[in-house]
Amino acid sequence: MMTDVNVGAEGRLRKYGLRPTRQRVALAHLLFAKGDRHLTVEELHEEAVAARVPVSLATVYNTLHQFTEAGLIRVLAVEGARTYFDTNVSDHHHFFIEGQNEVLDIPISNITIENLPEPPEGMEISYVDVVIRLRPKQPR
Amino acid sequence: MMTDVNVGAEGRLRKYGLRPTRQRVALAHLLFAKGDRHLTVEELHEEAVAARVPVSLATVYNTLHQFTEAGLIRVLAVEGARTYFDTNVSDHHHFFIEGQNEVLDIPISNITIENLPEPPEGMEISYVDVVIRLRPKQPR
DNA sequence: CTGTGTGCAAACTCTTTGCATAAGT
DNA sequence: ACTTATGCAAAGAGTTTGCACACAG
Repeated sequence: MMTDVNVGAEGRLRKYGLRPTRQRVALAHLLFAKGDRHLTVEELHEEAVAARVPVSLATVYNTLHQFTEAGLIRVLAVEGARTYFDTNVSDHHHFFIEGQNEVLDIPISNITIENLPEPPEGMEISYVDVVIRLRPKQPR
Repeated sequence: MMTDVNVGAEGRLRKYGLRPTRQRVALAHLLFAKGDRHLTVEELHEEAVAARVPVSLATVYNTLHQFTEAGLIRVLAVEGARTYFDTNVSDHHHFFIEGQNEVLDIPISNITIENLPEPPEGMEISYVDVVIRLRPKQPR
């Protein structure tokens, strides 16, 4: 299944000194073929297994961290034990459903943030994460 | 050491059905006597021990969760294994220093967010977390 | 071939839980 | 006295690591 997506992924991997192994290419394919997504390590692992790409959990961890360092994906800042990875590296934001640990993309992302503060000396802004926390409507 | 801070804390605790035990009162005091802070469970535990308030880690966990449910403090949404608690419940935002897992309050919080999206059906906005992620100035 | 990546299992960190003891009202 | 909280230690979840084997170049 040598789609152009895979070819693109291979090139991208090479550019960052990551050998395009079966696992890495397959994971890149799963990550980027379906548009923007946010997943936990376990979710991606399950998808990989379902797609008949046997890969170990440890490798999924390794790979996602390598992709993050390469700038292919981002880590999502949501509370809770699990780490979410986001395939959308551009500026966009999220809903977080309290109590369910669920993350949703904000559909029409026309949020504007004004009056961003100056970063402290010697620091620069990497990116800005906006998390809109949601709860069920009836207040207790 | 019956300061008015403790008295205030006691009343507040009672209001939420939390018995003002030595530990809870002491932790509340540590949390709120010094203005706005963000701490991990371990940090608070160490402070308590240093302040000669022997309290177990488990109780610090329990207490911080109870305080969170009571609305006295908030959970901070930053990536990473550790959970940060924030004693400032009002709208304000944070710097997060990548690689160091350090959280800083944004001093002059005049950030304005516009065009907030509608929450999904049946949900309401609990609060909005803005995390400005920082990295050292020299890009790799 | 040579070096890097992978898989497995064990180790680690942070957090939660169960149950006997202690403290609050 | 009666009820709820605490402390300890053990269990749990998510993540990382070390080392032998496998694969890519």
